Amino acid sequence: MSEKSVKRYTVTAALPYVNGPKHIGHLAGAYIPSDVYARYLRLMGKDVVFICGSDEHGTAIPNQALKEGTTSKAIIDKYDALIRDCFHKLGMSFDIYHRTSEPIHHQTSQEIFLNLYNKGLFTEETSEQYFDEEANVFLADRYIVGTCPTCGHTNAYGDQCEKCGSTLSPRELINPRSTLSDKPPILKPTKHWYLPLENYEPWLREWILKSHQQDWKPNVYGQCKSWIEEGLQPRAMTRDLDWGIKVPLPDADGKVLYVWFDAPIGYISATRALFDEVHSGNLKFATPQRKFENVGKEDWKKYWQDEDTRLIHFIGKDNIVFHCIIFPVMLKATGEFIVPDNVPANEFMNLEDDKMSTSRGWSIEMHEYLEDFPDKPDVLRYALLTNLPEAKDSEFTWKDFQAKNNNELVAIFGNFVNRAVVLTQKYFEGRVPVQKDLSDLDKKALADLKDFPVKIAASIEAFRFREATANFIDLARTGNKYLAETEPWKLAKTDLDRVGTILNVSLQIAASLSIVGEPFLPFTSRKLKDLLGVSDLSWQQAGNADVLKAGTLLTEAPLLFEKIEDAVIEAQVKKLFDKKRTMELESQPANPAKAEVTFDEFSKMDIRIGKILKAERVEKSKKLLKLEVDTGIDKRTVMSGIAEHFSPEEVIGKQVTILVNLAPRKIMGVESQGMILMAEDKDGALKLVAPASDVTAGAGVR
RNA sequence: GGCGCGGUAGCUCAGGUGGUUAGAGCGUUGGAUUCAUAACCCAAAGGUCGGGGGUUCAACUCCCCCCCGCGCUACCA
Repeated sequence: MSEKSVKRYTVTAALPYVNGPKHIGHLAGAYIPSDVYARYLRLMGKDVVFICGSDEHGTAIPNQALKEGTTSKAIIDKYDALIRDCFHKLGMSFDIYHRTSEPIHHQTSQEIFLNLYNKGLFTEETSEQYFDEEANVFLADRYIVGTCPTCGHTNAYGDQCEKCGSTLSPRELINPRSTLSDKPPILKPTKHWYLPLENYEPWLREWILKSHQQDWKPNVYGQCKSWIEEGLQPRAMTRDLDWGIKVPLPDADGKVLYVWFDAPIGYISATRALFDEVHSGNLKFATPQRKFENVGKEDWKKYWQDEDTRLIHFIGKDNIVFHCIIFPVMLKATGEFIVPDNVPANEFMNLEDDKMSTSRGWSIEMHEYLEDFPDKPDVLRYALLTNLPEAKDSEFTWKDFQAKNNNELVAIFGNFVNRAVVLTQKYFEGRVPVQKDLSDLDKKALADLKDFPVKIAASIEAFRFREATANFIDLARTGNKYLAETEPWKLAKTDLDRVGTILNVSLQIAASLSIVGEPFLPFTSRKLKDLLGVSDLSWQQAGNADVLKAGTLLTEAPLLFEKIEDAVIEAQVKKLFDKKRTMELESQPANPAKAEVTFDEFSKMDIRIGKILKAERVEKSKKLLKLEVDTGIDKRTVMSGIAEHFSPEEVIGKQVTILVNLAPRKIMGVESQGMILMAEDKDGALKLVAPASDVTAGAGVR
């Protein structure tokens, strides 16, 4: 909430990464709130652009292509089309949904990179990276697999072990091998360009910690503070990869921009493309949601460079560091761009008691929902809106989805509209009756009506979308209450004028519902406007007592919503569990065999059965136990990363298998003399490996 | 382990800068009603505000410690 005068708004929604479908958690995190915000601003008559698009670079795209046995281009085309279609069907009102694979984005990204390069803002650094000699390429983290040092999983990726979730760097992997050739990679020096984030720390402190302490959400502010206080590091802005945007420098063959460098620039290139397309009249990606008049090709600059533009990024909590630290530093460093006014990041939405995850099959993907409920985009929007993870992780359940539909959309909103319309048809042949003398109840209802748009607007502007949605449904409640109090059906025989006034007031409420409900339920709003015979109205008209003109003919009343039966909900829950089970079975093949070894090589390993004599926790370590083991030869100290699986008490006295001639190594200041062997279960659980019955300590294993 | 965000009625969640009987929706129970998709409307029951200290005339709200959930980060031969 800066004090600058706001002339226009640039609203962005996180660019979905197109390595797969996106689920309803993504909708709740960024897309639904951003759409409500953008629609609201348009209704207010504000100058706004709403920007989104597909994020199509990075190592995970080629990786997914490999998995699906196809090309990177095919992957991005497939998922871009899928996600684009889902967003459209869910009513996402982007002015443009662009793609980072488009030439104009490559151009914009390279321009910004060169801008920083020419200012001398990058540092160049050469480091040793894994290189596949056979394929003749540097290996991105994801293309290197090896044994996870944490859990022993033999197929951990170079950036992360999917089994235990540890964040890794490729150098940590044991027995690394290239996924391209299945050969061990070699280390080879390579040069990269780094953005020294630490140079911007004073500015970040001033900009975020001081000037946005009040208006940024606690979760966002806290996360930024955490990053800044931990000490910022130089961050590589380039990668060795053949999929992405070429580094626009002469000595940079085989190097591309880091996906997190180019992705947020996608917002800018999309805006640029929007004005390009509207200017030329040749709309390819642009879907302008309002009149853009007398548009110049360079008008995009106003939305990114003028100080009187308010820039808002809607994202999920996983993107905070990029949108609050790295991208703003990039923008600031150019000296030409504005930085975000606010980044209202949401937390995560859980599903039926567990984290949502596409890869684990525990998710409701957008396209899955739309296949099963093609005529109910608004019901999903509403169910998500009433339970957005605004301050903490929230929970989506199918039962709650059903309840929100049946008890609120059907019973309160739909029912109110239906009551007003049916009564009007019954007593006034479907024409809006005249408003005559107002009773106290009428005046009270109209006064309440007047307040709602103000309250709802305040909530939306403060990014409190749940509250805004609750206020909206409360307006329908007010309508029901008004009908219950005035009981027009009882007066029909005695005082038709009075009935007319009551129904006029009721229909005015319905008309306002169609206006203020538009950001939340755009499809229903359209239906309701058609039913009432009103055209598109501005937010300012909402709350007025004369939105509907007397005499207007209402159309036959279609029901706005229908009940969802228990069987439908039960089927969805079953489908969810079935999907998870299928994915589990599919994604858990036994690890492939390692490279062949000779008997001599194997014989070098001195593996024995030992007995654990002592075990204690290691101070300041979550995963380590310090063990004293009787190896039969001696008693020695072994550090073992099993503290999350065993308590010290339960391992004391146990026989274990130990590699005794492993070179000693200091861990947490203690010398570890050997390694305890573990069996790792499919779920990552560790088990001690011991003989079926006790043997003498020191017995060899061969 | 360090840092950040959370831990409020059966459920999902609100509760700026501390101040009368702690709120909403759903669910439950009772009542009223029939225009409406057995919907609506009214009312009630239901909480030692994670636990323990402290500051204060007064704390859900401020400070300290502990426990639990989530996230980032480190150790992991």
